[in-house]
Amino acid sequence: MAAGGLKMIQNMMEQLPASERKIAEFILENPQTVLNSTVQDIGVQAHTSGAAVIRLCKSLGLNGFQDLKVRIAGDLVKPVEQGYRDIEPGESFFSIVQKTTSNSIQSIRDSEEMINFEELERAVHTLSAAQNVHFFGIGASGIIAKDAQQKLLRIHKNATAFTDTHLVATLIANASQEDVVFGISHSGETSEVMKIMALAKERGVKTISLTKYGQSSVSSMADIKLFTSYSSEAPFRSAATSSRLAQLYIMDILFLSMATVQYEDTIHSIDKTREAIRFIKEGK
Amino acid sequence: MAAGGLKMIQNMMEQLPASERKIAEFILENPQTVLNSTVQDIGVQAHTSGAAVIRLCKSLGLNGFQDLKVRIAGDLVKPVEQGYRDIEPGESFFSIVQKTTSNSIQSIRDSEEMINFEELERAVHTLSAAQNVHFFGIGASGIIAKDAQQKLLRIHKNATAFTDTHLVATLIANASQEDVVFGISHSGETSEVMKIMALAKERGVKTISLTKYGQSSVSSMADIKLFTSYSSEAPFRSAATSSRLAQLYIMDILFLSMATVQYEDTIHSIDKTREAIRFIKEGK
DNA sequence: TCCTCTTTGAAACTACATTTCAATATTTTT
DNA sequence: AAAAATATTGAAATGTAGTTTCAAAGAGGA
Repeated sequence: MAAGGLKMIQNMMEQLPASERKIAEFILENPQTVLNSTVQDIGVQAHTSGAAVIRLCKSLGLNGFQDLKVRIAGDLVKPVEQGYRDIEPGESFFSIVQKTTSNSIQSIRDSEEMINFEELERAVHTLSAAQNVHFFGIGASGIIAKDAQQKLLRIHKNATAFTDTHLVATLIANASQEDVVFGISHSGETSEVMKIMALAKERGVKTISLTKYGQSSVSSMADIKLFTSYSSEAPFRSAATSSRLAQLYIMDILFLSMATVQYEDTIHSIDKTREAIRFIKEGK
Repeated sequence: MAAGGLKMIQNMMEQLPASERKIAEFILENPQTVLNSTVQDIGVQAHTSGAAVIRLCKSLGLNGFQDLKVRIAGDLVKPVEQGYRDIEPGESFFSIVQKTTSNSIQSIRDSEEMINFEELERAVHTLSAAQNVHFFGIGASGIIAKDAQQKLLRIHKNATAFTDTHLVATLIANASQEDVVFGISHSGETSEVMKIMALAKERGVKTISLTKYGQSSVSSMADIKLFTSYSSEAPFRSAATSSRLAQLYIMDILFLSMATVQYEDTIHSIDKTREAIRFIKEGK
């Protein structure tokens, strides 16, 4: 989407090397300046080089300086942030509902901003072309995987979603080049998912990841990287809550994009699925 | 400021020479495209030249193409639309994302409005008091059930979530009065869920339902009725999409409410869960 | 019809984003 | 502690894309 550049920078801060961090700090302090400056300008003003600016853009997962510029421009016209609010003991039902609503919406909005359209497009095409899609996630992410599988099956795309590592390993060991492995892990550091991604990579099977925004083991192994907003999980100890909504949201976008690309086919499949369900249910 | 590019173009329209007007029209129709295209690209796509794009920028009183780009980026960050919008064939990725975002947010907002706080409170107390919670749903709702189970287990509440009707039937047949059966069905007319609810009722086991808003077989059998917004599913044939988010959202509220009611215990449980996971992972 | 003023796009030009690379710092290994 | 491997850095080279120029074509007026 056309915003979120500043948030991306904030989230990446700690993971950046010195020169890029200088640039990052400069930009956070002078976002407006970025819009009217050249890469070299910014480099000099932040007491480092222009190359560092480009490197920062790449570190953020963006395609280049133009991309960053556009996202920052978006940030500058946005109304004030809502932000996440944690839930505290002895809170009323009313305010729990309010906070949950606003946190949920916020995590969807933030994830929207993180979307890299080119990456999304590549994901859609890769999935559309795949013979089989193997979703894999553990715990909460395993549920997202199951959900995604159900969706793909609905539009006639073969998909698996197991949570047994050994089983999946066997599956991938025998997978064809036409298959795609889709690893889901909010933290991006779930060891099971990492192993599966590594195996897929080694076997030359295409991989897609869905993790929180930022550098992580899982995403760095993936050919195509999709992200949910980083902060989703941050504030409440209350277990994976918003992050799950955001993951589903991204999956919805993927699914709907695939469906749109092959619209006619899809409508047909969904209708047939409905018929099949009705048939089983009502026997007619 | 960093916006208003599109409005500028609209205002200038009549005063523009043919070639620039072609560009102007193209931009108004494909503002998103502008952000990822070069001047030459746009020239060609609008059946004229790149030079015309620059001339348009100058005619608008801007300093150049970058300036226009930044302003259009600002324009595209508009507040979310109200209402549901269906997704159509040949839609751009950009607008799929926009519509999915607004539909998702809308379904959460609408579900918030549907909440009956008294019913919510009863649900929370019933669940908190339960010895065992049996979640049950088929298909997409089965995933919500699994998710809910995971959440409850995290806070030390026994919960099951099977999709096998016979298995669940046996479970309920042997359930104690301290148990709760939680039926999930978006339509409220899934026959398997209806049967389970009926069985629970007959056995005198407490029941909670989560369905779309309105009268339905499942909800009418439940002691406590929770709802998601009706319209969630309405507009797109594109399979259960927003409805699922809304269901999760309601579950989040339930979970967080339960967690708040027994805050200290919960924090403790979550920490213990984390420790357990870390232990398994890292062996320390 | 001829002249003047405007518009147009191809090509030349220029500026700036991006890549490369050698030097340097940092971490890991032995 | 030394050596090797790895990561970081900015200056310079490169390539891409924005901008300007200019000759040709078109529009309007005398």
